[in-house]
Amino acid sequence: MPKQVDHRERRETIARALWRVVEQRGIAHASVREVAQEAGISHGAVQHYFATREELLVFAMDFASEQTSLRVADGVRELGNPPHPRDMLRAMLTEMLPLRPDARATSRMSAAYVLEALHNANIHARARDGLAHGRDLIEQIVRQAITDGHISPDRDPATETHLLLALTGLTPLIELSVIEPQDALAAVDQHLNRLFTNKT
Amino acid sequence: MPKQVDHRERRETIARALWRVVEQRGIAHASVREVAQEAGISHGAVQHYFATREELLVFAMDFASEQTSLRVADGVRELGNPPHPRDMLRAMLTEMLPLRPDARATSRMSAAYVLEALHNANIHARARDGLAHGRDLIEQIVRQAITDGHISPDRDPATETHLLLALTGLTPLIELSVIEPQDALAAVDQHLNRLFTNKT
DNA sequence: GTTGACATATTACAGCTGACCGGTAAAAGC
DNA sequence: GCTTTTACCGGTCAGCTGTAATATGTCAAC
Repeated sequence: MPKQVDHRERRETIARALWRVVEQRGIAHASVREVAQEAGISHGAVQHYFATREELLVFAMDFASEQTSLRVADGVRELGNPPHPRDMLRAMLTEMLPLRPDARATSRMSAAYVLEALHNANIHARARDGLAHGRDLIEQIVRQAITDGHISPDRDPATETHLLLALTGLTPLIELSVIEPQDALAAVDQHLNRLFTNKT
Repeated sequence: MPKQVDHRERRETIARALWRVVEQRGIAHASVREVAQEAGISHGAVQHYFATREELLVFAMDFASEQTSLRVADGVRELGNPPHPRDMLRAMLTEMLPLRPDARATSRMSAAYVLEALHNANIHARARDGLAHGRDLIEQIVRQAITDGHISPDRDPATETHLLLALTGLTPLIELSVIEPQDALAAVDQHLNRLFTNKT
């Protein structure tokens, strides 16, 4: 038996190095060599774990989505039981906006990934599926909230879902310091306040 | 006197070539050589008009903003006189979303520019100023609409402006075909309908 | 202690990059 | 016809790229 290494853990370490490079120096600098240097290993070692650069990008993005989901789950766990849908949506949105270091890293990773998706069929399909899945999750919450009387039945679940996802459009405003984080949170809260009835 | 060429026009031609490369092949492929080839000139000629690649990027983005403003102005001109603020905002937002070829080109250019801005102080300052200026324009329209009774005085102009700008967050949904253009327009119209009082 | 399997490192390669520079062509004033 | 100015070309340079091939290191089982 050879020396054994936790393959998955190694890949995650490299993926995190990629995040840091993307966050600090931009996707253009995220070469195999620079990621290797950031991870403190040789670029040949990176090749051992990822056959191609694209494979690395895809894994790093999947991992970023996963970590974002975990952060959301953590946030939701601190809510009441059962959690109010308004608070669940707020937790999701605040973790998607670049308001804290972890969220900023994954947000920038995500932005670069979407841009890459526009010219790479494989990545396009993956990004699309991922986003569509997130959309479905939110729409389900919205529909349940309507059923439970938290949201007016006049509202169209699909349109409301799109408007909630659109709130990630605050990202460039935050990243370029056009608005402050509290302004973004105020906008999110304002939107949620109008979406939900003030009954329960 | 030497051979005379319309300098500005040449630069715009090259900038449009850059747009096409960015739209069709991505910012990563937007090298001086590839842009030159797209424009049908030598890479030396591009250097004659732009000392550095960065200078080319900056010019192309300024030009994109300018052209977007012109498209908005065209759209507003077709509205009543005076145009209803609701229709003005709708024209602005629909020209910022990638719903038509021109708008898609400038939208992708803009997305790449924002990503670049995060790691380049010069571009950051320019992108920030440009976005802040757009924000101010919209906020002015919102404030005037409140004064004129088109929007409830309960609304906070700044927050409403941020929520309007956030609607550009529909862009990834459209680009990745998660929603259809008409879904995006429905969301925009829904948001505007709730923002404006239904009086005039 | 040899073997086998895998981890890691080294090196090589062909290609593209941005920046730079010398040369040339053309046009207009003198 | 000569000079000056501008427009543009094509080559060169050092440096970086992704990927592949190869070599060395490591350790458990036999």
